[in-house]
Amino acid sequence: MESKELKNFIFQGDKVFLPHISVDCVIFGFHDNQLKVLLLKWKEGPWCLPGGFVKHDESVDDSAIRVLYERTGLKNIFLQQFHTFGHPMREKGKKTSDPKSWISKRFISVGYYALVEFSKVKPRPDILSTDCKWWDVHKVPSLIYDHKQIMNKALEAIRFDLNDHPVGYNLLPGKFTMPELQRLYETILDEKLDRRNFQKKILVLDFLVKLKERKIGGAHKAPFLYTFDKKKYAQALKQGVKSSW
Amino acid sequence: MESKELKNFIFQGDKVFLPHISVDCVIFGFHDNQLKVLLLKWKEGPWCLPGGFVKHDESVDDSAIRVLYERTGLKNIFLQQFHTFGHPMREKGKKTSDPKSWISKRFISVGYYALVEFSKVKPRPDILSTDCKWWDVHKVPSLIYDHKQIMNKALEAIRFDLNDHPVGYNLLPGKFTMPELQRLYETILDEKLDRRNFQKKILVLDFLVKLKERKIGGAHKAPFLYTFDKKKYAQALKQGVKSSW
DNA sequence: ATATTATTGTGTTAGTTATACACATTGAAA
DNA sequence: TTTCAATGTGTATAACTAACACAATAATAT
Repeated sequence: MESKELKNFIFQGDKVFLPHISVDCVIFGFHDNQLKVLLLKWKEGPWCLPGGFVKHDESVDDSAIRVLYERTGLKNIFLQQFHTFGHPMREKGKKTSDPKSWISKRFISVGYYALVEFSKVKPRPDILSTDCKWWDVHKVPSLIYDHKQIMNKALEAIRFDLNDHPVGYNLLPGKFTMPELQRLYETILDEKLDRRNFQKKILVLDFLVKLKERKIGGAHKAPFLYTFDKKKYAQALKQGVKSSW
Repeated sequence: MESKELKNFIFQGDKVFLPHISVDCVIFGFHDNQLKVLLLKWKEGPWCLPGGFVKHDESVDDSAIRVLYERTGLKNIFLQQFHTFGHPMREKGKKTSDPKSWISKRFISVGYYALVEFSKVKPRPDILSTDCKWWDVHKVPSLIYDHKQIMNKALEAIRFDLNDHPVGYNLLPGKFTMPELQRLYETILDEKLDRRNFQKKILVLDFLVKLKERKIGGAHKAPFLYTFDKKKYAQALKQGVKSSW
């Protein structure tokens, strides 16, 4: 069906893309109090991270932005480069129809993570895949190559970044409750936090705005709604919020 | 003189090295209470960071290790990958003798920093350079391409890492005094610290061993000597020393 | 209607850590 | 022997963290 486009990609891709360099995106979402990660199903093969290649005149960051857009339809999302994976055997077991094709060669991959709002994503498979869907971070299937390691390194990175940087702007809806934000932190950290201390800690970081409204409709006492102060959030993201020395 | 080797490198390098991918090492040393960085002088051109290319069957990490070894003679040094620089114009102004050579093409560079003991280094220029020497971090000359940005990003990374990770094992001699360690921290952070609070803070991290000996010969009261507890140091390096959530 | 239950809002207290200092000690130089 | 500059050690206060208590409230069960 798409064999012409696919063949063109395999045999002519090196005219468009740099050889030996790829990007992989670990795209996190948050749903049902679970951290989700977006995966693609290789044709007749295992699952993998959404990835792509770098056009000859494109920055690596822009390639990652493009991959994120093509799989989710989302733009202007905070994408964080966290590590570059460059072991020659990282793609062990790689099989391609044509071993002479540029795509069958060794690739060094630059890893990015993104945090996106689950409900806004329309997962779209790419040319090499048949399926694209969310997986619970604790239940991801076995992944191709070193993609499980890449995902784990992304998780490590985001947990680490959480110590100094705010999180949530792209993950939560515009208005959210303190318990919802706490669930997000707990899910990322995979750890239960004290409700009262969490609120104090997050409020002194000074990027939240408490609204007069409450979230109605749920069971139990109606919690207040909050939003991010966009300016202060961006500043905290850029500068970090604390240092030790 | 070495023109045969050089020509071979320029015209045959793509047989040995991957195209479009390089590594750059920001090698820090500590001397005269100043943070130093090792730079190379391009032939009839500006200064630059020590860098290199990735062999077809070599890991990117190993390329960085090789570069560090070739410029300093040092092995088994902690090398930290901190960022990958992938903007298509990062090498603006690039000039090469042959524009068709693999080396004149666009390169994406993986950045590493290392912290080494100044006195153990015998700086060695590479095939493309005439000089290799230490520069005071505050007095580096103008550098080629985006190398100044790479250096600054390395400084940023090391300052950040300092919040959770120990520093000094490769930078200081085997035995050192508390004031010497403090100077190192102050130099990296570019900030003066309180002597008494520094000592308390660094000691609770629990990777230092206080010796019975004192450093004699200097003016003023003889300070005690310390060493790193190698095991605890390595553990702190790996796991980090504190987290916020 | 009223009681029940789970969840939220808002504290308080004790323990720990960080910050800002003070003072005695010591080795070399004046 | 005095002076000076640096080191060794300690202390008081403020700031922060961790653990915990109790009242308020919205849906549900009775």
